[in-house]
Amino acid sequence: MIQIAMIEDDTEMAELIGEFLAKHNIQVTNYDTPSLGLSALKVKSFDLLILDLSLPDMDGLEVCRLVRQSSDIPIIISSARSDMSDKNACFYMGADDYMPKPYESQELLLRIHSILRRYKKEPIEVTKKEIFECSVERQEVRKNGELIYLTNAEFEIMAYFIKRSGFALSREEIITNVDSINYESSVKSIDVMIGRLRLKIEEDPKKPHHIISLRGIGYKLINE
Amino acid sequence: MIQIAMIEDDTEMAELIGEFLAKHNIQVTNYDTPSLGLSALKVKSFDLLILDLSLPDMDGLEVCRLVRQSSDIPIIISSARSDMSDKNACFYMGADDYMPKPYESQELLLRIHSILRRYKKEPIEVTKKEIFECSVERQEVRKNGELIYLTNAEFEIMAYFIKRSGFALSREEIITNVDSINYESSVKSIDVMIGRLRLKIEEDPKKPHHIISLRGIGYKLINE
DNA sequence: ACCAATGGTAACAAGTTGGTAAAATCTGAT
DNA sequence: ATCAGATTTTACCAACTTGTTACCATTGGT
Repeated sequence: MIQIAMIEDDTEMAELIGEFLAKHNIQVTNYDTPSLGLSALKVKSFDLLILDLSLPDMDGLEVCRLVRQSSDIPIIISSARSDMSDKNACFYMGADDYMPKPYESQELLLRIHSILRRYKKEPIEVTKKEIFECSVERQEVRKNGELIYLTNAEFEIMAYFIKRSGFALSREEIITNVDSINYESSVKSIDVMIGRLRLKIEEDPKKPHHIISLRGIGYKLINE
Repeated sequence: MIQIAMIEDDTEMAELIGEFLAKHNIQVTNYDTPSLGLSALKVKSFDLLILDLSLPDMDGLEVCRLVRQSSDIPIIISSARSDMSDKNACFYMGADDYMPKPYESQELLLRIHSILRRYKKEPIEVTKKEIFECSVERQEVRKNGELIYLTNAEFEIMAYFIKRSGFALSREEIITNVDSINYESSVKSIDVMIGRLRLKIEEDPKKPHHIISLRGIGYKLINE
């Protein structure tokens, strides 16, 4: 039995939809205020959320944002408005589908199944997320999606680290593989560069968790 | 770069959509007959398929069924018809979304990202609005819709920047790709042109936020 | 506890790069 | 041919990046 949460202030409408979906083996629980819905989502687990945009005491978009903060649950937004800015905002907030009112229950049913088909297939948290990503063509390194400003040599060192995440790298290896570093440089300058990198990428540069030192060996990047 | 296959017999329409999506880092390859599209899907790998229902020599639904037999690729179906029986059939065949024609390109973009986010665990990629838009036919560049007067060389540089938004561009690359710049010009003249461009497009040309310098590399345009 | 080896980093120095004013050159319209 | 505006070159400066050194802190072995 599929469990769906619904946040819709028009209880009559909610009931109609609920009855229809019940016929198709989907149980809908409606919450007629955003706060009720939000607290229910925290406690119970649902397969999907149907969210009405035009709510009384809180903006539907805000509700969507709040839900997305803590959950990856599929969200279908329905709204009486159908202009692009609304759609834009909804998808931006992480909605999975947008249905302008009025819509046919049958279409809602189809879209629910379509989304769940995709969603259920994805085992949650299978792929560990990488912390650092690097794009050479954009000349940028991102930490959890956030752009980090690096100088050229720093960028290339970081790019090399990312490429060889998890492996121990000697200072010599770093010097020979990073173009921006003069190959005649002393190995000590690597230490300095690493220090500068840490200032930019570590939460606490004094206690590095990403670029760690391997005494007598070199360094390695932890990227997970 | 997201790779999308499209099966659409209206090549003009296909081109329009392709151009729009290209601006958002999505490459579209259109096949104007189902058989072409089907064989392409067997050989190349795409992230998503956009399928038009009203095709000449084969029913779009049949195409959808054939694709689904061998692939789990996300499918967005677009159709001039919008009756429930069509939608029913499409979702039944395993389509991921259904867009009745005519639709706005922007909405297509949103739905593509929404589906890919689920399918590929794509980090919620914010499709921010572009700041700079360029029309070669009109020979104009607009910043947030507002026309900016540029000289010829400035315009072409800007056009190239916009086309390659977000990517690091070397001075050499700029010179060879911008016709208005004599290819024998010294790379230093790029700096001067960039300086003048900044005077016209930056709020504070001394602290550029749109055309940023990449020391030792070149420049890049931030267009979001 | 001591010591030697290693890593961290502040401070400095040298070299490089980008910004830009001003002059020179080019180009196209009249 | 002339002129105005656009483009390119030149030259200089300011800012930034990188590399070295020196000194301190930490580690690990004895």
